[in-house]
Amino acid sequence: MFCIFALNIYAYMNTNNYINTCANFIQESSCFDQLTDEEKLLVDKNQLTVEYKKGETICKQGSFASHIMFLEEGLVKVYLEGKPKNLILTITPSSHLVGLPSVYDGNNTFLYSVSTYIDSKVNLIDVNIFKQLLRQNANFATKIINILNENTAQAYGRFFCLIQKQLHGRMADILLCLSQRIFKSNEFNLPLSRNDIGELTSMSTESVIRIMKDFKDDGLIRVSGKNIEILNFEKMMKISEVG
Amino acid sequence: MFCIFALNIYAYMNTNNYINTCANFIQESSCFDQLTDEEKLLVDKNQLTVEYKKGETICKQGSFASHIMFLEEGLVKVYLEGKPKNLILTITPSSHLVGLPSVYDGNNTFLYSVSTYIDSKVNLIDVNIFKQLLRQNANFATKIINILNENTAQAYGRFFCLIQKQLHGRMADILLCLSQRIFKSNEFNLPLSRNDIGELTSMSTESVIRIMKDFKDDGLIRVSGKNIEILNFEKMMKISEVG
DNA sequence: AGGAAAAATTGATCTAGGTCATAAAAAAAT
DNA sequence: ATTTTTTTATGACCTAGATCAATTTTTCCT
Repeated sequence: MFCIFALNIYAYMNTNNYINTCANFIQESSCFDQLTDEEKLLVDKNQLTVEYKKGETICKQGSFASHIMFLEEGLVKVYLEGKPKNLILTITPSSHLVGLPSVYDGNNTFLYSVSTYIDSKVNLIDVNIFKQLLRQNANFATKIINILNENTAQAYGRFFCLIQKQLHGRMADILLCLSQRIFKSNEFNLPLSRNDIGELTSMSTESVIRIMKDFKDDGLIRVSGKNIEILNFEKMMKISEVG
Repeated sequence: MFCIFALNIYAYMNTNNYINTCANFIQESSCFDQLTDEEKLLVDKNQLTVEYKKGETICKQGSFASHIMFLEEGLVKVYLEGKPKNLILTITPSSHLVGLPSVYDGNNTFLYSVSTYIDSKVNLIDVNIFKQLLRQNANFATKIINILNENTAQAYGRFFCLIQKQLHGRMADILLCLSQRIFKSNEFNLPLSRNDIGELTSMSTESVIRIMKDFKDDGLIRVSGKNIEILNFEKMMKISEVG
């Protein structure tokens, strides 16, 4: 079962299934391998590490984007602020870059807000240093383009899921994604409330509860409090695909 | 009215309004200005121009991505293929690049399909040449990153619109976008059927018709066949904002 | 021009899923 | 330990928008 994902990360795009769409796969720290020793030193000298507690806001949509963020430890949500409710773009575990789309001329503000689900540690890298590296090191820039494109692919899948699937499909998708991409285990302790899951799946809290109950009754998952175990991956994937 | 958009392209992101989200603003042809004469020649030598008739498919999701496409003339839709129905990611007028997110290592297939609304002319640029340019010319790569990030910003706005707004808001958004970003006039001859508009706004054809009737009755637009004129921008923007 | 096919329109249902109210359980605060 | 607050759970209801069916208009074809 797991090898499907290991062998072909992009299978979900090619087969038009759009499953597993809440988070990214690729480890993004690798982009720094492209830097020369001198450049690495430059980054080191101009970065600072900040620790955030659970629930804190790391960056605020529309505010001045002075830094690119690298999530060293933790789990965060990346979201657009909306009047009645926010729209979560992606959730990001450790070893990922956050704030890349803010790096462009003519706009130096954050496109989205980011806040933590759990205590997190973030490296802040000066955006001007980052831009300088992009201009002087084409291999680094190419790697960043790869990351941006991977993010885009993931976002497209997620939006397909949110726009076209109905509740059960969306819930199955998120549970699979949490299991396979975030916690990398079929049993995990979810640091999110039902309300948070509702925000993530773009449904009401009541619907989250009802659908989790359905899944529980059908023997798809075992739930005790915050602890969730996926019992039947095959069926869960089927539900995610059918919508 | 128009100066709002002229002065601050990104205003819609900063004010959390997410209007005007169906297409991009920036002219993307400018990225080629970053190339040296030698590099320009390389591109010229390795490109070919193809003309497509209305309704034809320019590229197919999942197929091998051998080329980056530059839309010289025409109007196309960029979409994810879906079982019951497709999801349109963006519509693209002339002077824009298409297929950029397919440029990344480990994946050489198109993330999406593209087909024409009207007769279109496309320059096909070899993807390997394109990747070579990215690796050897950091300024070019930086420009491409800008374009990718602008595309991302637009996509986020569009998805917010599709996921959170209801029918009237979505329709207002699309009409504003067509008027301001595609046709650049408050009156335009729309080469799309009601069914196409439905696909674009993620609603049924019947709903498109009903809402256009509402807008007509309220004096917001004038419609005769394919010809649409927006009579009241202020109110239309209000509807788009409120959802 | 005349007939066929496609597109636009309108009205009548039907339903997925949101909202509201209320209760039970769990967590936090005193 | 007991009160207060937050979270989870369940049922009743209600609405936005899809689907279906039937009609008119437009477009296309020979």
